[in-house]
Parts: sequence; C-alpha cells; structure tokens
Amino acid sequence: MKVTMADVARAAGVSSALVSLAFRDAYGVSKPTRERILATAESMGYQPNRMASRLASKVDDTLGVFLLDLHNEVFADMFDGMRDSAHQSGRELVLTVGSISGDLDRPALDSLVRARVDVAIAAGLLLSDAELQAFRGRLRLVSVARVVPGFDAVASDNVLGATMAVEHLLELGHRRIVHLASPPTDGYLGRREGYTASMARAGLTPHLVTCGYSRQEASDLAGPLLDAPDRPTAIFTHNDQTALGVLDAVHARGLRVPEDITVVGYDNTSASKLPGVDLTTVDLHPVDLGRRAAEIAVLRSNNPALEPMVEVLSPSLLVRASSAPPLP
Amino acid sequence: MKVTMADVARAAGVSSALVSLAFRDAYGVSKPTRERILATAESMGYQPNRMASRLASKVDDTLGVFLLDLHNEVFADMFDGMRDSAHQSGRELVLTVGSISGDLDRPALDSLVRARVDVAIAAGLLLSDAELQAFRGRLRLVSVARVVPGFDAVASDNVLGATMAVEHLLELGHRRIVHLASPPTDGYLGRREGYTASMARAGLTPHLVTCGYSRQEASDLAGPLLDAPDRPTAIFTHNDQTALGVLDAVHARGLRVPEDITVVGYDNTSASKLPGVDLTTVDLHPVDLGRRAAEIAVLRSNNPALEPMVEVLSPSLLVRASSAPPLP
DNA sequence: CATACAATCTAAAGCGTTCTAGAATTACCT
DNA sequence: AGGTAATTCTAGAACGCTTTAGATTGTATG
Repeated sequence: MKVTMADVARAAGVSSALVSLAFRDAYGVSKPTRERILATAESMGYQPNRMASRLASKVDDTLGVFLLDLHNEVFADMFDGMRDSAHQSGRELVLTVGSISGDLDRPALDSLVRARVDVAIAAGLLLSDAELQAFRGRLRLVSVARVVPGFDAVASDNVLGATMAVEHLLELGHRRIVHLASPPTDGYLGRREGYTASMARAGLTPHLVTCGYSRQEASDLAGPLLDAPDRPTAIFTHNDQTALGVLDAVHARGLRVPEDITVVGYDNTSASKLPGVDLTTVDLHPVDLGRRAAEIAVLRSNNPALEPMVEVLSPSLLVRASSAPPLP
Repeated sequence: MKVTMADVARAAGVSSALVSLAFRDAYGVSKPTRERILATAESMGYQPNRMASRLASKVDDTLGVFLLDLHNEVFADMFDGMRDSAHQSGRELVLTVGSISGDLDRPALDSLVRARVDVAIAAGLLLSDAELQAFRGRLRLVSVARVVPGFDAVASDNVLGATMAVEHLLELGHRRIVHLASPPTDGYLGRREGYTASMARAGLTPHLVTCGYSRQEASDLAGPLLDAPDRPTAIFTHNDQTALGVLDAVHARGLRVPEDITVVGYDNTSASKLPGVDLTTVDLHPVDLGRRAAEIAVLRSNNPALEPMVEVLSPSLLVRASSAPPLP
C-alpha cells in the first residue's frame, strides 16, 4: 500500500541514500541514475514521507500560518500574498485557522509548535501581548497587521487609516461621527486612536462603541444608535464585516445610505465593492502585507539572531458612494 | 532551545517511554507520576514533536483538508463543519488550499500524500475524474459537493437545486432564462443538467453560457447578454460569486434588479444577504456537508475496506428580492 | 603502469517519538 | 509467608528519512 524510499531503492537497484540524494537533486548522483531513480519512483507513485524527512533533516523549510477567520476575506488576501512569496522561496506552508471568539489562538499556535515549523506567520491574533510572550523561545513569530513586542511584525498604519477616514468625514461636514471600535485588544488600538485623535483635533467629542468582529453584533449595536433622537450622521466601523452589519440595521429601519446616514468601513473586502453597497472603506493592502510577512519570515529563518524587525505599510482610503455630506 | 521528550524524562527522573505514556494518558502510569511528568513538561514548555510521533505511531489520526478557494465563503462554511466534527472525534486537521485556476489541485493533493494524512477531505476539486484516479491507493479521499467514482463523497443534489431555482423562475413567468454555467468539469454538471432539463420540460430552449469562478469573468460575460436586443429576463448563475458579477454588469448599465432583470445565485454566501443585494439563491448547507464529510472520513479511517460511500444532501431555495415576475 | 583525484555510490548512525516485551514493584489471597 | 496477579516502569527496536564518513569506481597525470 504505502511505498517507501527503501522500496524505490530496491526497485531501482541502488541504496536508499542515493534515492534521497536524487530526490533533492543534490550533488553526487550521475544523471542517468538520477533519471532512472526518478522514473521508478514516479511509476511506483512514491512521494517522500514528509514526517520522516523533516525529522531527519536539520534544516527546516516550512512556514506556519495562522489566520484568524476564513469568513473574513481580508485573511484570504493575506494568504494569497504569503503563498505567492513562500512559493518563490520554495517553502511549504502549514495552515491553521483560529476563530473570532479568540479561544483557538492558543491551540492553533501550540499546533504550530508541535509541527515544529521554522517560522510562523500569524494574522489576526487575539491573544494579549503578555500571553504571547509565553511563545518566545518556542516559536518564531511574524505578526501580520499587528505589532507584538519581541516579535517580528508587518503592520499597517491603523492610526493613519482611521485618520484618513475620519478626516474624510469631517471634510464632508459630519460632526456626529460614531466609531464602532474593535475590542480593545493589544495591538488593535490604532484605528480607535486615529479616530479619537482626529475627533479631538476637530474639537469634537469622540463617541466610541466597542463591537466584536461579527456582522450580527454590529447590526445589534447599530440599532440603538440609529433609533436615538440625535442619530449620528456617520458611522465609521473597524472593519467591513461590521460595516455590513450597520447596513443591515440601517436597511431594517428603512433608512438610506448615504442620504440618511454615511457608513465607512475598513478592509476593502469584495463585498464592499458591490453595487448597492459601494462602501467607502480603507484598503490596508492585505496581499502586500502577507507577501512581506512571508519575506520577513524567510529572513528570520536565515538570521535567527537578528533583532525583531517591524515594518509598517500605509493604507489608502477608497471613497465610494456610502459617504456623502450630511443633510442640513 | 528545543526541548525533547528525553529532556522531560531526565528532569522528571523517569524513562522517556513513560513520558510518552503520560502524555497520551495511556493505561499504566500512576496518577502521581503522571502529574509530576505533566508538570515538569509544562514548566519546560514541552510540546511533543508531531513529526516524530506520527512517524512512530501506527495509527494515524490526522485528516487532510483541501479547499479550493479561500475567497469563496462557502468553503469557509464547509471548513467550519469539518472542524466541528473533527474536533469532536479528536482529530487534527491539516489544511491545504487550491486555486480557482485549477493548477494547484495536484500539488495540494500531493502535499497531503507527503503529509501521510489518514484520510483527505476535498472540497472543490477541479481535476477530472480520470486524473483523480491516479490517487487511488495513495490517498483516501472524501469528496465534498461532488461525486468522484471510486471515492467516498458527500454531495449536494445539484440537479434538485437548479431545478428548484428554474421552476421558481418559471412560476414567476420568466421564459428567457439564461444560465451562467460552471465549466463542464466532471462532477459539477448537476446544476447545468437541472437547468437544461427544467427548461426542456417547460418547452423552452436552454441558453447556456459557460463561466469560470470569478466575479470579474461573470461580469464580462453578462455584459453582452444584457446588451442584446432580446435581453433575458432572468439570469441564473452557478454560484453567488458569479451572480455578484452579473449584478456588477447590470448596475454598470444603469439597469435595476429585479425590475429590469431577475438574478438568481447559488450558495447563499453572506454577501447575498446584504441589503441592496438580497439575492435569491440556493443554500447547499455547506456546514452540514463539511460536518458529514468529516464524519465519513473518520468512518473510512476505521473501516478501510468498506465500499465507497456516497451521501447526497438536499439543498433549499431561498427566495429573496432579486427575483420577481418579468415586466410585461 | 602506478598515483592521485574526482565522481559516484553505500553503510550506518541519527532525528524524537511509539510500541513491544519484559523487569521490578506492589497488592491480594489463602 | 508464599505465590499469583496486577500495577508501574524501562530498555531497545522500529518508523522513513537525512547525513556523514568512507568504499568503490573511473579518469587523468606523470
């Protein structure tokens, strides 16, 4: 049933060491033998056992990947970037997936430790900075879209992104701008801060509502805001999913966007580009983030002793139809 | 740096065999020693090396997962189901991701072979039936949402789903119904057949346009249809992504849904539920499919000799605002 | 033709677990 | 006590590869 390297060696009439060398086209195998070996392997349907080879070899070339949530397309984009880059440097990826409830972060990272990945790339970690310190020395981590002390990171300038969004709203003439902010988790405070600071600079009082990552929760929280007598003229959310939730609530009340209320999201997911949605949003260039993270992972792999590297990319604001001046 | 089982054994003053037993709380370790071992392991930050344990152990408990495309939420839903079920039976999942271009199917399956997964669950395979036969004997496969001869499968009744969609359109009074069909890949012909048969039963000529999996392509193909003099009154697409592409094209021409044209999708992704989109669609219950596939994978794992099992679940039609009677 | 040197191949020792067999200890009965 | 049975533990052989050191062959050189 399962064919091993020794089987191939026997069939090709060589030692199994030579099969090993032939497979990694290492120096020291004559061209004819290499071809014979590869041919018999092919005909026997042989694929090297990854467990055995990684166990035996000193050097490790696998990158672990943690993605918070497959339902949020931004992680799919990041993964595209990682895969693209990993592919170019010939690395295999081992993928683990978390959950927006946050209770899978630790098991997922542990599984990467057990898998003995060379370096792990994590996008969307919800653990606190302090909790993550427990992985120092056990797992080399490149954090995506978040800076974690002591680890490498490729972040997006969230303060800038939020600032651009809020200033766009201020320019349109909005004053009552509410921010549906992400839970105050370490590393994800930038959007919140950008909002607060921009409001303060404009002499306005920030109005923050903390909201999780699901569309449903955002819808539930937006309801009361919309029903209040001094309804905000604009709602800025911490990601697109929650912006869609706000749209749900707006729609359920028979209100219209942008006439009755302006909605601005964050992430530029493909749903935001739908006709009928057309959401003004901030693009954090997730593919680039992912690609750069994988590059840094390889760098880290080759230079384990370097100081933690932190790189910050700038997002861009995409103005679409969901934002307009408030009605007088 | 990296702590091994022997290290833990030495620190706890026992043999490494006993550490192994303690970790899998197998029979034969006294409670006090077990606790001592676990405690020292914990304090040393020890996590068993997965490579080594899988290499050494006869029984294998990992399930491989192949998902075609992380950008299509239906695969995220299926994964949720698989994870839920795998978690309950204490199995680890190894995830690989393909691509809608189809050229990653083979490498991804090969990587599952190399990973020596016990059973692989594949959702969205694009390889032909014939090409997949090459994996027989090398990889036990449970196909999701597609029946592949010789392998286990949990499928959705696509003929039924398409039939429900088309009959809904016929009841509304539509006659010129175009189907944006998926490429005629083995295993994905059901929706096409359901459409064709229903049209024929109604005495109408089917109008099929083959369209890939991307929103962009659907938009490009829908354009000419919309510009034609005898514009269809309804377009039924093979999935939601492509339905959104059709909406893009409709919108770009200043047409309205459902007044000017009815659009029906397939998959019930979360974008289809957006206000302003509100797409009539078919729900194939992806979470259930995923869950059931994982259950069958475990069944297969325990009974390798059984004949291939095929299970078919029924989809349901969700009528929303994107479908309405054609204007007279 | 011997010598040196490169090219090609192989034997065998790991890698960090699990598993099998059996040794050492403890508990239980009569 | 003495013997049997259960419990608790350990040594050492796999698992399927990689890697190192060395054996063998071939080729060029003086």
